[in-house]
Amino acid sequence: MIEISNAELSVMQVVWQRQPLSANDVIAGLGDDNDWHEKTVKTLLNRLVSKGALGFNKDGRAYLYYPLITEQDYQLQQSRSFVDRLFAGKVAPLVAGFASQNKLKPDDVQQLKQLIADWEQEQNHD
Amino acid sequence: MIEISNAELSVMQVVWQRQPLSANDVIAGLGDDNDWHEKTVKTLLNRLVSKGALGFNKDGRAYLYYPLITEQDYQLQQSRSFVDRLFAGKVAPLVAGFASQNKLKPDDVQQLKQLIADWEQEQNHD
DNA sequence: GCATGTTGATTACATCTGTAATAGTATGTG
DNA sequence: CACATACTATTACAGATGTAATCAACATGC
Repeated sequence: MIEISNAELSVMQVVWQRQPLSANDVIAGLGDDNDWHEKTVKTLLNRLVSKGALGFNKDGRAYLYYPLITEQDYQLQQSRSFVDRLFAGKVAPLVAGFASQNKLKPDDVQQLKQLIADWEQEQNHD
Repeated sequence: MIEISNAELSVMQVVWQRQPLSANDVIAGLGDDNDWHEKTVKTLLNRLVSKGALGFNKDGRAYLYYPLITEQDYQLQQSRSFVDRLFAGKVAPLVAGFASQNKLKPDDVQQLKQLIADWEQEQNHD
């Protein structure tokens, strides 16, 4: 299981958005969210390559990086591990926390209802 | 914001369950989940005290530890930060991931339905 | 062709983490 | 009282992380 640190994740997210891209593209893509030094970003790219999270092709002098794992897979893996650790694997209590903090927005709820409907559908026809 | 590492979290979870308790109680409480050396657990307790996550009262020679932050607060804080980082603050996509992996269990769904019902109720009467 | 700048590679360094071992201190036992 | 015990406090040490600086290689403008 590839472990991606917090800082590295920010880089991955840029690469997931638009790929492949150069180190400079990544630096630009990070924008104002992070104002890391250029060298810092290069280091993170390097580490991500070492970890097997990114691959690259040479484009003359520069590299063009692309993800080796999808954002979806990463999200799933992390979600499961997070919910396992903090909520004993149950997702409902997490959502309950959001609800209690008024962090649920109408379209969140709409999507949840849809999910549940689909899930129930699924239960029936098999 | 107090940062609790993974290993430290396991200790916190024991203390949240039953408090206050001694270092030995914690060691016993960790049970088979972790088979850390006694010294390791003491180190973790120490760090948690330094971080302000645990307090203690002396009980003769030994300390009795108790949490300075509630599990609820920690869960909320971590959930928000997790969902912000990976899902741009939207909780529904996280649940969708669970659904897609068949990780939703009937009682999860039941609780979610209840949450939504409550939420809608809330929306109406204010 | 040579100085320069650009790009990746290597090295740096403090802090945090996981995982203990050792030191210091108080306490109970004979 | 002296010693073994039982705790906590301090120290250790390697790997991960955040955050860069320096090095090396190569292309480019004079």
